[in-house]
Amino acid sequence: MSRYEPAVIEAKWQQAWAEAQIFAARHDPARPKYYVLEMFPYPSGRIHMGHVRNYTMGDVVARYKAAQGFSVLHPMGWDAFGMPAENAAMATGVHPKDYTYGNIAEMKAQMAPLGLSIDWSREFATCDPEYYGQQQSMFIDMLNKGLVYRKAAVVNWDPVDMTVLANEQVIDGKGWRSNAPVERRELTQWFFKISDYSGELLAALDGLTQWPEKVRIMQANWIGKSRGIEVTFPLTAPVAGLTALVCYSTRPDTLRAASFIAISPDHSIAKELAATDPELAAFCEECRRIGTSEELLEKAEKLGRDTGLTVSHPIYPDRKLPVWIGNFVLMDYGTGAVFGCPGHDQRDLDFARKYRLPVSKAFDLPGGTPELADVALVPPKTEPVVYIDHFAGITAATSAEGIDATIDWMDAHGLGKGQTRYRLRDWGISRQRYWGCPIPVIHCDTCGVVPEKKENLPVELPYDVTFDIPGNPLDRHPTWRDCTCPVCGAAARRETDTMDTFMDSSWYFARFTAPHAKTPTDLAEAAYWMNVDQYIGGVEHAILHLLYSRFFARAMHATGHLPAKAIEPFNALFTQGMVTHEIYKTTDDNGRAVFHLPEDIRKLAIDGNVVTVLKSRLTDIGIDPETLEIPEDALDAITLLAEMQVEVVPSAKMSKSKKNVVDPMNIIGSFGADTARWFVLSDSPPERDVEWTASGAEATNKHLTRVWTLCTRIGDMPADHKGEGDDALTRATARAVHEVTQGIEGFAFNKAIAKLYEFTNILSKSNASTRAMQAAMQTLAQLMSPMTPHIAESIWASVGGVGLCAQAPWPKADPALLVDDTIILPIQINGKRRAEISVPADLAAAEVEKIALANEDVQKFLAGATVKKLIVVPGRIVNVVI
RNA sequence: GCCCGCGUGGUGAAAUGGUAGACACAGGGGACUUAAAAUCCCCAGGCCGCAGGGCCGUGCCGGUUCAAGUCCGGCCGCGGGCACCA
Repeated sequence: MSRYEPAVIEAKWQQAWAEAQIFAARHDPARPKYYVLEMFPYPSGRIHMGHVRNYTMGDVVARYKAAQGFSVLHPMGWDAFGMPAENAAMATGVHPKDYTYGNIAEMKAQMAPLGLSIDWSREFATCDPEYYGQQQSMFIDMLNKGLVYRKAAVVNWDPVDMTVLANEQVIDGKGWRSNAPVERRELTQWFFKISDYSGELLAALDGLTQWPEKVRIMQANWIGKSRGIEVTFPLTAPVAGLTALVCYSTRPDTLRAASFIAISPDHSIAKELAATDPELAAFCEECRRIGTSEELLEKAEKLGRDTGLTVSHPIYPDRKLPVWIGNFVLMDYGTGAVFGCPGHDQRDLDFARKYRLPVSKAFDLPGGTPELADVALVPPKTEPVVYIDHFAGITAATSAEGIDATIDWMDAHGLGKGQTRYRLRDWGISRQRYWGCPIPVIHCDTCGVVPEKKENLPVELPYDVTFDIPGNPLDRHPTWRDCTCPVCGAAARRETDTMDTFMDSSWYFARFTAPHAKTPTDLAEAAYWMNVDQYIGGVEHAILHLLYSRFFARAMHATGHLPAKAIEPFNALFTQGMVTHEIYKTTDDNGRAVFHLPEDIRKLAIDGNVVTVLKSRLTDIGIDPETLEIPEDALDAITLLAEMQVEVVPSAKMSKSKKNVVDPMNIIGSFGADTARWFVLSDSPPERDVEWTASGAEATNKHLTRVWTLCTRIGDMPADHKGEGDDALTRATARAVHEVTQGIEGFAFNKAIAKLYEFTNILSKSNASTRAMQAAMQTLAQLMSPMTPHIAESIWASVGGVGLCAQAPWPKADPALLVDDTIILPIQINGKRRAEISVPADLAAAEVEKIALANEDVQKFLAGATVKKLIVVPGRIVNVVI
């Protein structure tokens, strides 16, 4: 061994692994399998630190499990459809296909030097016709199975660009390119019946014990199970063909205090009234401009208009309630009408105060009767309340009990049917875009909407399309749209909508088990490899991607594409934190934020303060940003610097638009892949965000160099060196094996690495025999190999390891070496640490008590006081209470 | 607005309810060197004290407990998701 030269050894060992083909997943029924998967990337063209972190974590697991003797599947692919390719096409004229495959080639080339143990023979991109053709085939199966249907749904419509906009493309209610106010437009679209599975998807969360609790809670809330009842309010006079308004409510126990009805601006009554009332029509139109996202609707100021209509209260028919149109009522949820109860709902109270609607209460708190002002009375449902003149005779109960009792009573008295509902809505998959999987259906004037014949799959995207004008190029393609009806053979039109890219990512994990099968999956392969044993990805996917995948696995099972055991496809989930970085922000003349690249920024110290400015501004006032040489005549300019401050926002999510993306290739180039891998694992616990810092990589590199030097030194030791401390080193080695193993098992890579630092420090200070030192070094190489596989191989080879370190069985710690004979017990007096004693590890508690009380320091603090209580926690602590 | 999470030294962090700050970065001191870099050794939560040592300390307020960073309640701040970003 000579110097530590990562570039040399990394290339060498990567080649050795490739030649031995040790990462090819083998279907070996004799061995247990382990499927580790990282969420596959969108091919943006550049890998970023988040990718490095994600794939390194997966690689640690994959290499560790392989060393444990599992047959490991660790694949990689590309989530390749989506808007960015079309945006690039519009911006630069490059074709989405060329753009995407070009990016894939670039990213793959950037991933190669990381030395990941990936089985590249299974690689695919979702935009490969071979992949999306199988997706189309499954779509048809699911359509035939009744899992897919069409219905009208609203989209954001840009009236200038004449195109549908994603929520992301709507900025302050305006189209991102046209800047025109966005409209809401109804289109007939395809939907998956995910809501049919609401109950099952919710119930099955309990079985996902290896998922983070928070993800299960988020999914449960998203599915949103509620028990409620539909309450019918008869209209005083019929309108729009309706004689009553039906409102779904989860709080019928507050029905007594209902004071108004609010209906959606899209409700049929609202539409009917708007037809003859221009002012009301304008209001409804205004409501629709808010947008389609739940966030915007919830945040918008609550506005309403009195329709002049009234309904009578179902329990107290003499009471007439006004019917309002409210911008907060969604047509998609429930019935598009709700009853307002200002006494016990904050939003309703705000609304009632604003429009001077009556406010009353249905219950009080047991202790008293607070006057309602601007805060609604909404106690936790588990706490007791005292009902006021409850129509079902309920007096005091928790509101949870009150709700149930009210529903039961109303059910029994024919006032409605108690029901369980879910918030989860069906999954709309139609996208009016080119770069996605074509929906394989045909519109025929006589036969209606019919699926394409399977033998005609894949329905391939045409290459000859243009992006010079906005909108879906498939719509205006001269010939692609034209086809013949697969049923009657008459001239017909292809569906020009493509599928939501969430479809592509909802089954790729299954495809990896047989990536080139002529059917969507190969059941024998799926039966062996599924489920994914460890799935790793960003927490931003906690709800949508993971929920859709759970649903899709069930839909695939229902259509015979997955075995029953795979309906929950991810056994264990780990959600990693993001890699963040500072952002540099200034504001333009219009008040909009402008972001700057790190290389355009200069930080300089002036009078002890760090000033962050744009290099270009320095140049403007005559200061060279590189040398910081200040010409005489520019001295006054320094005083201007404070006003030029760039706003520095720490820990911001890395994104292209914020210009704070760090390129991992630079670190790999200067320090090597092992340094990059070690750093992203060492600096923060995996589930937490980690802020990228340049100094971290340097420090890591120093450490690896130290390990290398240490290994060289041990290699140079005379073979017969006796030394001393072999026993201590053996114990330290066993402890390192134990703790590093625990760290990896527990997804605490940062802790595993801390233990490796500790062990390395012990090893470098040890003066044990050559034999013991070499054995310890060999174990160190193995323990490091999941994180830093290249340097581990070199060390392994130099201290006599047989074969490849990557194929060596994981070391085991002798439990006998892990326990110490004597331990140090701290002694607390009234909870404060005052002394410590050294005792045999297995000493009986009674003996520990004696020694503790006899201790000189303890006696000093006791000062003759009586001991009220003495707590001995074996092996941990003694607490004396006086 | 709603749902979820996070908050510990100058920094990243560690701590089955049981010695808060392991491990590392930045920093300080020293060795080596003509010098610097590199390397090695030592110090290091804050305050008081020459020292032995003492007091305070895990975003804030309160509670449970012999014992709370950890559990409970209420706040504050930051981050993620909100169904067409992936």
